[in-house]
Amino acid sequence: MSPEPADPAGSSRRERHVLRQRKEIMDAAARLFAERGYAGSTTKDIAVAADIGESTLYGYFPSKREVLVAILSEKAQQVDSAFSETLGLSDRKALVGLADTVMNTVLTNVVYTRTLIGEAWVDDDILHNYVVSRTNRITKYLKDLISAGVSAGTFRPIDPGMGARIVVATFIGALLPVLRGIEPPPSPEGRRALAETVVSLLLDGAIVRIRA
Amino acid sequence: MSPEPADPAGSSRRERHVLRQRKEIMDAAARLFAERGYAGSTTKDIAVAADIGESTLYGYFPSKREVLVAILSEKAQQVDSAFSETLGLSDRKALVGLADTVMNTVLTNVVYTRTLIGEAWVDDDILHNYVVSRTNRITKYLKDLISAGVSAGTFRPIDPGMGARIVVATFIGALLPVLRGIEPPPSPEGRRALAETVVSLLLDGAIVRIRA
Amino acid sequence: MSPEPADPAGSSRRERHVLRQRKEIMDAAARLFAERGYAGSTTKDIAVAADIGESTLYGYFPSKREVLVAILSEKAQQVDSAFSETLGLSDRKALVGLADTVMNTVLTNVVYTRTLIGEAWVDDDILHNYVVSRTNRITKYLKDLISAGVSAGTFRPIDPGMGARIVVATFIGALLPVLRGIEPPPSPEGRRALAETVVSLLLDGAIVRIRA
Amino acid sequence: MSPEPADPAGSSRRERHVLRQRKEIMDAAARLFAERGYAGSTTKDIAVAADIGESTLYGYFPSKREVLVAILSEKAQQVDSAFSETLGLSDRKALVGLADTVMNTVLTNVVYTRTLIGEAWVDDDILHNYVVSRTNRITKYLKDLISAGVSAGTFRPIDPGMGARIVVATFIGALLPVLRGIEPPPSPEGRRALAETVVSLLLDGAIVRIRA
DNA sequence: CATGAATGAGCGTTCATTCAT
DNA sequence: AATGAATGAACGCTCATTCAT
Repeated sequence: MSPEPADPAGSSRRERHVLRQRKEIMDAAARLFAERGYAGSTTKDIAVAADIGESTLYGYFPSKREVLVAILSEKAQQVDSAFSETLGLSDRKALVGLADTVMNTVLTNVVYTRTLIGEAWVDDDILHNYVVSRTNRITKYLKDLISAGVSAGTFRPIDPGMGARIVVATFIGALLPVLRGIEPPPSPEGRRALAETVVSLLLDGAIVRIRA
Repeated sequence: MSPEPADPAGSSRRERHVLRQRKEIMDAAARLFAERGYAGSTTKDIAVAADIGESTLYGYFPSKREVLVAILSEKAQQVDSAFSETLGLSDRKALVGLADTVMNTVLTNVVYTRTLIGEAWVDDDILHNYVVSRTNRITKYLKDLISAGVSAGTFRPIDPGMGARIVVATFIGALLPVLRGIEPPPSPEGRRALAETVVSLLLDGAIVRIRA
Repeated sequence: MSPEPADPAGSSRRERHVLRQRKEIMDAAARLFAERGYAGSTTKDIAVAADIGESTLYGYFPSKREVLVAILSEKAQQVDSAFSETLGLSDRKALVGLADTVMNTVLTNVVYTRTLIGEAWVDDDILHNYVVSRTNRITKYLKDLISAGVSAGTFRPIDPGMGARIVVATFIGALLPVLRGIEPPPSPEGRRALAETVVSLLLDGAIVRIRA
Repeated sequence: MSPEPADPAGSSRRERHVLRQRKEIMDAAARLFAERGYAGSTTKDIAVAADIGESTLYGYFPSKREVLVAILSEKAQQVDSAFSETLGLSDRKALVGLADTVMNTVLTNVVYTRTLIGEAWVDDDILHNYVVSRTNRITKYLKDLISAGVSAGTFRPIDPGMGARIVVATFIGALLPVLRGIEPPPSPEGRRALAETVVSLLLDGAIVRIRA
């Protein structure tokens, strides 16, 4: 009865269709969630935005909440793989590179990230599973980096924990207005410049202090 | 007709009761809005939290939304008056003082501020009326301060606009985890230390560079 | 304890005050009921219109409905006494007089009558107690009048029941637009003219036929 | 996409179902509105009367008020088309025919008409859009008819405006008790008899006068 | 698989009435 | 007697979800 039961890779035409449809729903939903928040978006809104019937949605997701979870999970995977490339390095260039990666990831997924932050602001599970666990990793990485720099005498002897948190804070604070749509997303060059500036302000200040 | 027409402060027992009740409702609502967001809190929730009947709420506010607006407006007034004390000054001490004021104001009103940010994330009116208008004022003040410092040769010649935004960003980023309850509110000393560190990190770097 | 226990006529200052207040409430309520209907008027509306506190109303009437009943009852009494003067007569002049009385009563109490009809349209008790019982009396009186006229040979031999109902119908239909505010209330002369015309149109037609 | 795109009458099974359901809701609502008035009927009442869930109603009408409007509009169309047949003619037979048509239309739609009058009594929009505009048309037609009759010498020289209004008034007054349920609807013969009688009473009186 | 129809649970809000002073 | 405050019961309406086709 099944049309292509012999398909080995598990990707019959039907399955491809399902995947495409899921993606379409998630995109539509993410756009709405970003603008009006999860609670402010109805399943009808999502269905209309995805150009499907309202009940069709339930053929792809068991509930409205699962659409949100799917959105966030997919995003988390992308973020994780984007970071694992950079998180290995450990010199000053790495810092700038990390900054650029973070901004790049966030800015090419404004809609998803905005949704994430909006819901994490209100939902503890989402906060911890998708935000805290990731920022913690980055903070820890920065802490180690600064620690090593201080030991090596290239950085001023500041508290590595506080230093790391300040760096993270600065980036979060800088990205927020863009995510919220108050400021336009910076051009690639602007992005690089911001990364350089922040890292420079922080580290050069420290380094110079030591030199003096 | 009124039993105490000569009351000078306009606060008969009844009026005091009304004011107290309004405050109680606003506090209860702010707590809920902070935790679950405005859309995620029902008027029934608010009534239960304020220990009144659901319909009683409407004797004090004409709608659920007006409760939110009342909360935000009251907060805005406090913030404005807190700032107007500091925004006049213009030396390095002023920067540290401003930083401390901001953190103090935010941290003694965690619930209100968390509500504000949560709703501004999703509502354009609130964003612009309560957030952008205020941060703009601070950013402008910082920009002028840096500008003057650069002209006077006390600051490294950085772009004042970007410098100001970075300072603001750093503070916002640093306060966010506290507001969201991920990190505990810093002690008064910790607060002062953070303020000093950030300002120092930023300005000392600049100053030293010039000296060298 | 009672201030004037010896008042013989049952009209102490207090009682006079109560009566005046009741009247004021009834007037205010009647105005609202006429415009928006009973269901469309709230006790708050009535209180505001009568310039009293909302709960004060319950010192004068046991419920909102009783206000309506009081309005209709007072009106009914007036109507009854107005009619009993005319209903005794029995010639052609009586017909014109009755018509004039009806119109006069209705038009000097537009607000009350409009309320009455509006509620009678929807409430069986009111319909029968206040409308049907009265129109039946008039119809019966007209029927007898016509009957007598036919026997005496002064009226064409029409069915007295149908004749009476047609007369009543004509007046009701003519008054409706005035009550509803579509047409302005006729001047006293206009009223007399209408009464004459209707009676003439009806009776003269009949009489002439017979004469011919 | 549609299973029967070639359907000429635009009435797939589904569409027919929707139409039937709408009609059922309108009938149920009209019955309630007629008995208790619009304000006195709840959406729950309507749903129960139509044997559907309360929220189902909103799949067919966007609001309770739209149910009322739909009822009145459908009725208005029927009335208009019923009248346009008769309003062309212009002799005495036309008068009787018009009277019969009016009564027929009203009496086969008692529930709808009762609703209409009840709401028009309290709502200015409805009054003017559905009642005044129609009665004006009829009054104007009658006025012209009488005017012509007077010019031709077949009618007594009465004021055509007042004559027309009296005819309309008589019919309205005669139908009201039937609509309100005080009197039973007349049989077809009774209807014809009433029409003849009224017209005769009016016109014969006039004609005879002239003859005399 | 896709969908229009259906709905229970719940939402923000109103209101006639009662209570405390 | 007069009233502001309080409230349960209901109202019109929405929404995530299920059902029948």
